[in-house]
Amino acid sequence: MNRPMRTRRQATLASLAAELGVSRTTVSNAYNRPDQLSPELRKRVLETARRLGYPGPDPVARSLRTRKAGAVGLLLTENLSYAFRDPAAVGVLEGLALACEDAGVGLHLVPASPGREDVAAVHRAGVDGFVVYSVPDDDPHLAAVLQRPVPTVIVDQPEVEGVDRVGPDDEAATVSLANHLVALGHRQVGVLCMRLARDRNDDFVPMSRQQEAHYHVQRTRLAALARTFEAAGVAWESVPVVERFEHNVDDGASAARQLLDAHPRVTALICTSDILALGALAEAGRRGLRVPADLTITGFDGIAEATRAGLTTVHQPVLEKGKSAGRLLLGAADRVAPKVITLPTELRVGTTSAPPRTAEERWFGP
Amino acid sequence: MNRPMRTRRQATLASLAAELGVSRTTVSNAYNRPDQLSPELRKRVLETARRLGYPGPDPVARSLRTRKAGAVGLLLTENLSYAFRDPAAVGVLEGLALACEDAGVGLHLVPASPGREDVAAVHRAGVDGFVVYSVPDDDPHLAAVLQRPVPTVIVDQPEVEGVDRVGPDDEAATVSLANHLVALGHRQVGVLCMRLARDRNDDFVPMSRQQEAHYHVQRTRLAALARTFEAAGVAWESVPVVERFEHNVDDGASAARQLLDAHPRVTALICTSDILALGALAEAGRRGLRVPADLTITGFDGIAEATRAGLTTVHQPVLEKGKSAGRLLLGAADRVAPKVITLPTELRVGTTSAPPRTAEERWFGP
DNA sequence: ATTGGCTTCTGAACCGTTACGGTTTGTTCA
DNA sequence: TGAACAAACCGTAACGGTTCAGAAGCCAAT
Repeated sequence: MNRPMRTRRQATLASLAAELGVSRTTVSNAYNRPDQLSPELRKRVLETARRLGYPGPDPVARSLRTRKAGAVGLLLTENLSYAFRDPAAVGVLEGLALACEDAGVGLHLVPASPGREDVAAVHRAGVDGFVVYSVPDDDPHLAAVLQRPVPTVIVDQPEVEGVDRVGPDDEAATVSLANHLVALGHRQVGVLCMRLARDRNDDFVPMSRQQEAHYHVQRTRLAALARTFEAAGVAWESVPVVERFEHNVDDGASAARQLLDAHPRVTALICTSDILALGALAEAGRRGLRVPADLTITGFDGIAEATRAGLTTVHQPVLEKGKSAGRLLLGAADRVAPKVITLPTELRVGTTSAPPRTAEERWFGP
Repeated sequence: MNRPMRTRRQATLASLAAELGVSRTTVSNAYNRPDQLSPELRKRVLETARRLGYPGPDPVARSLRTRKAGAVGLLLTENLSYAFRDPAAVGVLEGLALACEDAGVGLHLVPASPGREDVAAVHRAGVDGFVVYSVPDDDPHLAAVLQRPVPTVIVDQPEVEGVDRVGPDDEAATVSLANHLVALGHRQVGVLCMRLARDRNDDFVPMSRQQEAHYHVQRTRLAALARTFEAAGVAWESVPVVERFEHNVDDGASAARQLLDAHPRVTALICTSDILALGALAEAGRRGLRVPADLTITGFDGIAEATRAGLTTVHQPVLEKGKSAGRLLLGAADRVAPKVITLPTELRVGTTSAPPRTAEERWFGP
């Protein structure tokens, strides 16, 4: 409440019509279909509206009647800090917002704290459709969204039977990255990954947890790494994988620290995101390890800061990802078959990957 | 449309009540006031709902009746790329989203392209209040928002009589920055600023445009700089000010280039945002100018990347700014007097500001 | 037998609009 | 002169809920 002089009782379309001595239909038409009434009358309606402080048709009532909310909902159960601090996520957000803007519809961020199981917010959101971005497959909010009788598009994860989806080919992208490392000669590698389930585990990850991960993207990437390295003669059980619940540079650094403390002989650190990789880079610097001479580090996403740091990474078009999701949803009028859009990825070899030092070099220097 | 098996005609609360042979009130209560009916009946209602595919009370109809949309609107007329690419803006967004999440309400991004004058989206948004972030004072969308009979909070700009506002004390912050430069001995300075009006002017800025800027923040900062330097004996008319419409690092660099080409003798570049300053830093590097030995550069905002770069800047708590705005709006129940929250700022002297080289040093080196 | 107090459920009003299918009025043209 | 038609306006019925003041039924206390 801030502007003074609020009229006692808000004027409505009906009261305005009464004041003017015309029907409600006519007032409605004055706003929505100017061609349905004479210009003079329309002018009179609009003037009286101004005089009475009538702010125009109520958006909610209109939505009820027209069955159109003029907005799409965005569900991301992740901690909001993830969505706003990771440039990759912000890129998706921006792309989605752009698609919405093009279509003239609003973007409604659904409040869904990761902790609270309060699904009511999903039910309360007046939207024409949902975009679900990167949530675990067992998330109750997701279930609530799928309940709603509106179209839904999932970005990245999870994969749900019969629901539209847009995301990169994580499988292929990860394989190409792994092959790059294998080709360089790396056999003793370590992995830093994002959260694998809703329960916190800032520690090493046993095989079972890797395979049962509720985050499809992480699961796929780990599986692709496993297959590729197994094929190169590496026993995946022996490969240390460290998980972090929070997704930021500092946690990436601490994960790298934990891994390197326990396995000082790894020659490459594979990170499932650039943010984690940037942390690993920082930790390497702190330890006096030269990258890539002493340690190879790779990321995933291709964010701007990673490019500036020369990180070897897999680039994916995040802006396009968001845009595609928006367009897919908004154009979903009366499609029958679910659609899946797979985005291209590109391995970008930077200055953080190189052949491992030989054992000799390790002990005596180059 | 993607999930199969959509019931012909959606079930409604009424049809569900009919099926059960109870009143609509009872069904409504089953969802909203479990204590108003026997547990057995409630269970039966919910089960039948599931069987009939009734997704629960329609959010829009509910909003109409309860006069609560459960969402706040966010208006930012800037190009979306501004809102998502500048970490300072993203911080505000995040803070606002956090405040909304705490309150359990959604955040509705209103589609308002800077170009199109289409104000309809503002009218169409079903929200309980608006946050307006950094728009010019003559923006039609802003006018449309103020028309709506809901509380509004403005962040940063513009200043509107009788409307709640939250922002830093730009005046004081800028003066402290300017005094820092004056104290160092700078008298030949140049300024890089963000857009001053809705019309594009990627060029030098005459006094008149500075004073009539429609972006209050930029106007205030320029005025504060002018006053402080005038007091130090600098004729402000002679100080070159370059404006950029787009707000990103590259444009900051090009602005620096344009200014330095025309005025090679300036000893300090004052930028009204960190993003512009980062561009200026890059341009200085390209020219072989050492910072701060050859050129002092300052920013504004205190974003993380600026801190990493050692930029001398004015830090403002952007996350807190967004949070405050959200809380102010959500708590605005029935306040009478408009409220203005001024956030603290802090001059952070980094490694990009130092005394100017003397003329002698300029020509012969240190 | 009456009273009062619960619990449980109902009827009807209301929220503010737009869609649909009219009716009225005035103009044109054969 | 009257039929045909367009323009301008209107009445009614949804849209899908929530809410409030009771009614009905039941039991304990008086």
